[in-house]
Amino acid sequence: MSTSLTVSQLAKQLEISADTVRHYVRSGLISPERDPENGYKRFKGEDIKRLHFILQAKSLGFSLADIQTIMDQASHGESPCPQVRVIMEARLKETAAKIAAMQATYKQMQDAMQRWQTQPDCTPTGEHICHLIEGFSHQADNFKQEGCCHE
Amino acid sequence: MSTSLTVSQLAKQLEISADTVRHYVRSGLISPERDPENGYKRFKGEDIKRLHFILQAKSLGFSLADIQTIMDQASHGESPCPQVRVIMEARLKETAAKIAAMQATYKQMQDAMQRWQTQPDCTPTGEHICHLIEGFSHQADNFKQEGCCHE
DNA sequence: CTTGACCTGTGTGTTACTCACAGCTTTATA
DNA sequence: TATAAAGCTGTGAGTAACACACAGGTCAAG
Repeated sequence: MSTSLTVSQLAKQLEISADTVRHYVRSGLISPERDPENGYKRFKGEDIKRLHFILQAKSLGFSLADIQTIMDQASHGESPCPQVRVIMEARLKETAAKIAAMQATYKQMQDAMQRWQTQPDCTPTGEHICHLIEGFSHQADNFKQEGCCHE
Repeated sequence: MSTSLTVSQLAKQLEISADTVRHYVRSGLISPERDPENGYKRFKGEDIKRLHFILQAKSLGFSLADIQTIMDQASHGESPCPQVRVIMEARLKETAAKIAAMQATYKQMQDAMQRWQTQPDCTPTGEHICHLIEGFSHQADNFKQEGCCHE
C-alpha cells in the first residue's frame, strides 16, 4: 500500500503536523479517499501534489481561502494566474501594514522596558493599577514617584 | 446622569468601537453596573479608569489575558510590577520573532512579484495548478516555460 | 489473548474582536 | 397622540489557522 499514505505518514513526509493535515482536509482544501474498512483518510498522488501546492502558496503569503479560490479556478480549467497576481498585490500591502504596525508596537515596548529599568516597583492604589504602564505614554521622561512606591 | 455612560457613549469618548467595549465586558476585564430598568451597562469612574488602563497596556503589547492577570493581582493589593516586567520580556521576544517571520515572508512575496512581471499567465494542467506559484521556490532564476502558457 | 504504544476522527478551544439580529428607546413627523 | 423611522442594546455566532483533548481503533510483542 505504498501508493497511499495515512495522515501521519504524509505529515512526517512534508514536515508538518498531523493536525495541520487534518485541518486542510476539514477545510476542504484536500479531499482524500477513505479506507472503507476503518474510515481512515488515504492520500494518493493527486492529494499530495495539492498539499505541496498549499504549502508553497502559504509560504508566499496566501491565505487558505486564497488558495482555495486559486485551486477552484484551476480545476475549472481557467488560468488562476490573473487572480494570483491581484491577490498577491493585496496581501503584499496588508503584510507591509502589519509589519509597520508591529514595529511601532515593538518600539513602544523597547522604550518602556528601558525606562522601567530605572523605576521601582509600585503598590496599587485606588487611583492607579500599575504606574509602570500608566505612567508611560503621559509623562515620557518626567516620571514622578508618588507615595506608593517602596524602596 | 452624566456620572455614568452607556456603551456607545464610552466608546465614542475613547475612540474605540462599541463592540470592543462589549467584548471587554464579556471577557470580564470590566464589570459595569446594570441599569435595573433595561439591563443596559452603566460605566462609572472606576470602569472608565480600567478601560483606560486596558488601552494603554494593549498599546504596549500586552494581551488581554496579560491585562487580566495584572489587574487581578493589583486588586489583591499586590504589586503587579514584577509580573509586568516578566511578561513584557516574553512579549518582546515573541514580537521580535513575529516581525522577523513576517519580513521573511514579505521578501518572498516581493521576489515573487518581481519575477512574475516577466512571466505569462498559464493554463492549469493535470500536472500543475499554477506555474507562477509552483515554479517559484524550485528553480529560482531558470524558469522554463512549458506547453501550458499562452501568448 | 492481552498489554501497551501508537494512531484515528471529531469536538472544542484559542485571540481579539466583528457581524447579525430581534427587540427596546428615543426622536421626528403627522 | 399615534406612529413610524432611526438608533441603540444584549447576546449568539463567526472569523484564521491551527492545537489540544479524548474515546476508541489498530498493530506488534509477548
